[in-house]
Amino acid sequence: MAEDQRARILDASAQLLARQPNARMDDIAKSAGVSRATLHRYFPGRETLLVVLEQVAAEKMQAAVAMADLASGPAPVAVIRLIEECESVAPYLALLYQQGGEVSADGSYSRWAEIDTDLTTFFRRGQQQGEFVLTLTPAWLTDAFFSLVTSASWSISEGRVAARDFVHCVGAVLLPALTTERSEIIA
Amino acid sequence: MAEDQRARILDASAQLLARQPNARMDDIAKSAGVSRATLHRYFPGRETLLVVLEQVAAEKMQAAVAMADLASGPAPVAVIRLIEECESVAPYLALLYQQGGEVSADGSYSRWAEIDTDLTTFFRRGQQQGEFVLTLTPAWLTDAFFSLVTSASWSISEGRVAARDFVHCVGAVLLPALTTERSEIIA
Amino acid sequence: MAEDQRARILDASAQLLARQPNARMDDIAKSAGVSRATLHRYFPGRETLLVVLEQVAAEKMQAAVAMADLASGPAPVAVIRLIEECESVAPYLALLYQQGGEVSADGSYSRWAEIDTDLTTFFRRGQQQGEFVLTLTPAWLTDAFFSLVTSASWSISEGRVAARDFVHCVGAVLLPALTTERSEIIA
Amino acid sequence: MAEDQRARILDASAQLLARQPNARMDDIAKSAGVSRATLHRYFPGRETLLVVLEQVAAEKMQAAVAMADLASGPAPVAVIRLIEECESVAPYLALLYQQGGEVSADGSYSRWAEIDTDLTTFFRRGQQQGEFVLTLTPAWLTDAFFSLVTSASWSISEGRVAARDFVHCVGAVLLPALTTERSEIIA
DNA sequence: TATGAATGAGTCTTCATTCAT
DNA sequence: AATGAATGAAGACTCATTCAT
Repeated sequence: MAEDQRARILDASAQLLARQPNARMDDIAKSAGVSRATLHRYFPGRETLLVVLEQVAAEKMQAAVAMADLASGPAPVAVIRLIEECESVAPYLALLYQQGGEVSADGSYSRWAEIDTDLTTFFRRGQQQGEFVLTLTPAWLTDAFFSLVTSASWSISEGRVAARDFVHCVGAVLLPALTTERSEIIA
Repeated sequence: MAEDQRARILDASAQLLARQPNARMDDIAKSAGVSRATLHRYFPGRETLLVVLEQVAAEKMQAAVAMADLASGPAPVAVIRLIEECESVAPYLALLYQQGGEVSADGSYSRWAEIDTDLTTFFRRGQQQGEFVLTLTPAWLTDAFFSLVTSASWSISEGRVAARDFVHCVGAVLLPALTTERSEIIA
Repeated sequence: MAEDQRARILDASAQLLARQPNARMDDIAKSAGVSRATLHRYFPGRETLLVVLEQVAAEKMQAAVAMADLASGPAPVAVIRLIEECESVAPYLALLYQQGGEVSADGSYSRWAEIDTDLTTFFRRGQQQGEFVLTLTPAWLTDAFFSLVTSASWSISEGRVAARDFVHCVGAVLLPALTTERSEIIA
Repeated sequence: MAEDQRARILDASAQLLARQPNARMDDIAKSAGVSRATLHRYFPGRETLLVVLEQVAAEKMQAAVAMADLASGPAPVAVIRLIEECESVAPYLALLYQQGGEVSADGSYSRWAEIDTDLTTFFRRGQQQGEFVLTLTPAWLTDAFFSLVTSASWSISEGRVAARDFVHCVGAVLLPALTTERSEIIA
């Protein structure tokens, strides 16, 4: 089906571009198992492909945030839900990191701002409810979260980490950081 | 002086390329305050520039690891030393992440392997001495470390985090992760 | 057909480069009736084009020498055969003269050495059999031969000599020189 | 003396450019034993240098033709005089051949046309006086003359011919060609 | 739909030239 | 006068894109 084809191309593109930001259209087409012509029919122009990838990434991330239901229940548990939901989005996030934020569809900026706000708000809630430490800013926690998610995705694709350990790896780093005062450790 | 100029170009290049992996030679030159031709005089060809940047990154990182003296003293304290030493290297590491590992000078592979081994060995030591948790592999800890360091560097350059908080931000995430069982938290 | 195109480009390149050693890729492409990019598709890089041209020249010249069957029959008649065979090679030889011998494919040096040897040997045979004068060295006769052939080709392309007179022009200069003592003239 | 310096640069430039048409200004300066700055002071711009070289070549060639006094005495003897006079001009002629006639000072075209006319006229005179064969056009004889002169110069600089044999080599090829019917030979 | 040919546009690279020491 | 630094201008090269098969 055409939709499948489209999705397949998007996934393959994300995978490849996350690794090789400068990959040529030829290589992208090959990695998706289609011809250049087909690639061009689905996404007329490299620009278009990148924009669509970013939009898809934003949509997937928004969906993940929504699914995680960050406003409900204990914040530490919500973090785990968020990580779980982000697993399938991770390759797309990695791609964006690689592209250096140069791509930007029209409505995308606001979407990412919204996502950023959602996460920031969530971390702030955790702090206000006394579940998260106060020593780190919500902004940095958000950045660190994205960083660990994309890094885990990268480590998995490099074979340095088992695919099934994604949630564990991110969670086992992030949760202690969120809930444990560093002073407790040093002391 | 010529050496100064060279160093200035390298720094500017690292800064810019970390943000825009596809930055044109024009922009790189401009960011360093010289003309394209001058940039080419110092580093003949984009390839050369990237290779040199990678070599410099490897050298700086090796030096940082050496300075941190990872084999001595309590592992948690050594981690802090390592983070401190890495602060100035971070922009170069960020650059490498962006380039997707496509660059590689001749002797560099072994250098990075050595660095990787040093860090992996260090995290393993911490685990064996009971100072670090056993729930995460040394390989992932190494990746997570690099991830947080580069991310913090990026957040600072984006103005999302104060420059003086570099060590604190990375440490306050990494140390709890290294020393606290996640089960303790969930429970 | 692709092969035709390739040959057409080679011929046009030889023609043009023989006249304008520094011709730009633009002009070469234009003279072949294709775009720069297409020219680059067939011959990636100016270097490659020149190397291929030299190889083709060497092959053509070797074939011409072989066809002339220099070892058989009266030497003066063989010279005429050689000139006839060289007519189509002449533009390529002219090109090489212009490039100043800077181009050199890997196996080409030996090929040219072989051609040089063949001609030198031929002229020596003529001398030993008493058909050619002894007052000029085989080496110079070889050089003079190449010189006249390329010059005739040039004169024709400049419209100073009729194309059909190629063999006559070269032969009528070379044959008397080979067979007549200068002393006979002066005297 | 300044004039000496200038002449030395011109000679070295002619020598080098005859061999390497694309030689860089750096190399030209080095071959003349002066610095780039000095080269630029004497000849502001590559264009200028080439134009001057062409002018000098034309002047020298005109002088050679004048010295040979082509209108006087037996034509065959005049040819020898011409060759003798051309020996020192040969490197400059070789240079022009290499540059593909792209250079052209303002007054130069007429100068070369004049030279060409002088030689053509001379060969025609020889033919009309029955001293030269009628089977070759004056235009081709002129071209062949230049060809042999430059070729001999090249062979000498390559070490394939002894420097002292210049006149002999050119004369022993050209004179028989001018005075002997090819039909006499074949027959 | 896939493939090969062709090209325009944009980037990279080089070199002649000037300036300062 | 010579050398090293710097640059504008010009050319080489690559790649995304289109077309024809």
